[in-house]
Amino acid sequence: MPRPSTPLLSPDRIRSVALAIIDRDGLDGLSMRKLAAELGVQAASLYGHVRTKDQLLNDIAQSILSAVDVSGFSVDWREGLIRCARSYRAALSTHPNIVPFLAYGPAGREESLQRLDLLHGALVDAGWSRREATMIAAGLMYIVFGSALSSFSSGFSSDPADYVDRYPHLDRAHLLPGVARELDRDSFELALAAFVRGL
Amino acid sequence: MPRPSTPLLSPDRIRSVALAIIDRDGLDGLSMRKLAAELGVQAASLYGHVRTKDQLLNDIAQSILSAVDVSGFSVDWREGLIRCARSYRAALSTHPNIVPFLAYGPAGREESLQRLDLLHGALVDAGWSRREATMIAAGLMYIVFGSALSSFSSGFSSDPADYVDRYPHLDRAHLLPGVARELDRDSFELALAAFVRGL
DNA sequence: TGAGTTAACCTAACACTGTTCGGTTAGTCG
DNA sequence: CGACTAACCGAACAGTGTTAGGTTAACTCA
Repeated sequence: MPRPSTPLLSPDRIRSVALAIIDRDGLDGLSMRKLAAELGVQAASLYGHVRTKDQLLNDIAQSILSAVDVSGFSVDWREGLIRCARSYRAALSTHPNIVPFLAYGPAGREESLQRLDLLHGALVDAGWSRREATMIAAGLMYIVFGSALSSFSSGFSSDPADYVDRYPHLDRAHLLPGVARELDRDSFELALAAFVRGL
Repeated sequence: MPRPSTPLLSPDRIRSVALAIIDRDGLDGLSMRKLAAELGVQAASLYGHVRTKDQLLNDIAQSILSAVDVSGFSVDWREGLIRCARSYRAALSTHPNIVPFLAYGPAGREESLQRLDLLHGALVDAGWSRREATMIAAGLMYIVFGSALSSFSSGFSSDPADYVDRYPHLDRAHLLPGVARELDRDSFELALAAFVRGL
């Protein structure tokens, strides 16, 4: 059918359904044809609203990262770093399946850079040199992205019994989904606290 | 041509050529047909030596991670952590293009787990509780993998002039390849030092 | 009101991808 | 010498992202 009375597609709708598919089926579970199908449309029609799949993923990533809050440096820079990192982690852990895409970088996404720039500026204002500020901001990103991708929750989904005999030191309990989630959060908090304290 | 006098293929040769392609053309630059071509062979022939592409990538990842050294805890645990992290980073930064694949994790790769297990055991021996040891090991991995994937070198490869006006705080010099490499290393070292000191 | 343009969809196709099936033959073992 | 296996190849399948060209509804403007 040609041109419907009310448009079926819009960039926003495409992005939101695409993100839903990613959340549900993983990053590899998203194909343009499947996306089109769930939108009640043929695959080719998407390209009137989206330049390319990669661009679509980038847009989705940006919209996720735009939820990150870097205000909080009014108090002091340590607290600001911690808030910023928590906000980042919250954004990423809401949509963990998109993290592998972020790994393809460029970290040169607009939103990321804007936030990095603000972070950097706040650190400089707090008395760090430009170079130090850059490295501290980078270190914070290490913890954020590292925790997003090497998480216990998404890591070992198979049967705990497989591990317990081969790796005597590792605790089987880590592998239960509930415990893993909590452990992820606590590990992140510990790493963050240690990092900020150690500066 | 059928069965040649001396076999053209072996798992080792396949892995090494595949890794060379990944290093040269990126993770997406590796296809079974291209790999076969560079081995002087048809794509189907690979499947006599390799179960699947994913398995091949896993094997490559393992062989890279098996270069990681977790001995060094004889001295003290802080030094051990630092050495371990450096060794990890060295392994990953030699083949940065495979990092996106690792992001798809399961982190449940054999080699990773073995090393994590040893790390964990050493921390427990040093007096940390099992839970603390797990979280510390996780934190170390955050920094290692975070630095591997959100690096300045691989991040912004485009023209520095694009950035300098839009992001006033960021220093243009960060974007020059040479400086970026050095900055990556220093950022990693700073994050690592701060983390270990803060424990 | 009616003509022309544009916007939004479609079908069909292209060049890829990973993977499998069935062949063909060189080497090896009894 | 015969049977068998190991190692390759050609062709195909289902799936991928993406593009070209067509069809028609909705909008614009005289």
